[in-house]
Amino acid sequence: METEIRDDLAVYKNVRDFDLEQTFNCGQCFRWNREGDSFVGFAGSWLCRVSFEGGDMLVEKLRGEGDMQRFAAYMADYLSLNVDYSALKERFSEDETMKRAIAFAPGIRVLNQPFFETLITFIISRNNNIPRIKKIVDAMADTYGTSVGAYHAFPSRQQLKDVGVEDYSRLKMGFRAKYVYDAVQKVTGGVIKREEIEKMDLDSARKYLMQIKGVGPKVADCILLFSCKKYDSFPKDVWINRAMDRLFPDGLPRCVKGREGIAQQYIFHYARFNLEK
DNA sequence: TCCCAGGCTCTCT
DNA sequence: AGAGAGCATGGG
Repeated sequence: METEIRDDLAVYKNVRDFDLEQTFNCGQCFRWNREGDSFVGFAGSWLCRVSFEGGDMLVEKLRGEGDMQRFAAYMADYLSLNVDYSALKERFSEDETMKRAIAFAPGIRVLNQPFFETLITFIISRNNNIPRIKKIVDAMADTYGTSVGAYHAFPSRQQLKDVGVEDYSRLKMGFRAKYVYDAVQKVTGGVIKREEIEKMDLDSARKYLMQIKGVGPKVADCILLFSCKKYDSFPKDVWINRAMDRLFPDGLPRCVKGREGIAQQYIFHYARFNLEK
């Protein structure tokens, strides 16, 4: 992929199969917000603005340390620009139902988000709805995260190290407070290490994450898909269960094998807006 | 007032 | 092993 650096701007030439709205508002991330034609949010500790100019994707570094080469490489990975979605979509479209789901939102990409942030936000997602997840995650950032201009970064593990269960409860996260607390303790205590997950296959990684209280198969699968590049992970929430019952009664088609998680995002989004409860 | 949300834990069979 | 209640909170 051709990339150009202009001051604080990384320009990725001719990016296809990427829609900002569909990608940032499909329920995989909770802290990107639309501002005019662009989206502003954090990718790790970098605050940035993402937009399109013709076919080129523009990613402006608003705040954050590090040279632009490193920034451009990090963002390409975060935005999953190195994955060939044209090829994937063509393969998935061998199945008619998949084809329909893809046509509904052809610009979804699965982001590669930071592990710690994904772990905590998807613990909060449990038996919860997306608007309220956003509210709680924002409250965590506002309360404990580093202030960057008008924004707050998601708190680091160090910033949460000494935060208590009662403190989390004050942010209205309800019964999830004790689970967030346990996750922070296990990460800061070295019981859970991201590097370990890279060596594991899906099943081992899922069991590994399920050591954390409040993390079951669905939350573990989300973490593995959205922050560990385990693209064969297939998180099953209520919407996916509906979709499987009504759209894929015989199970997932073979053409998504190995990339079930990416297919899952198309299916999840399609189900949410097209299936009745 | 009841039902539901990117589910999981605990208890009872 | 499998089914079912309960769970914090807020929106519809």
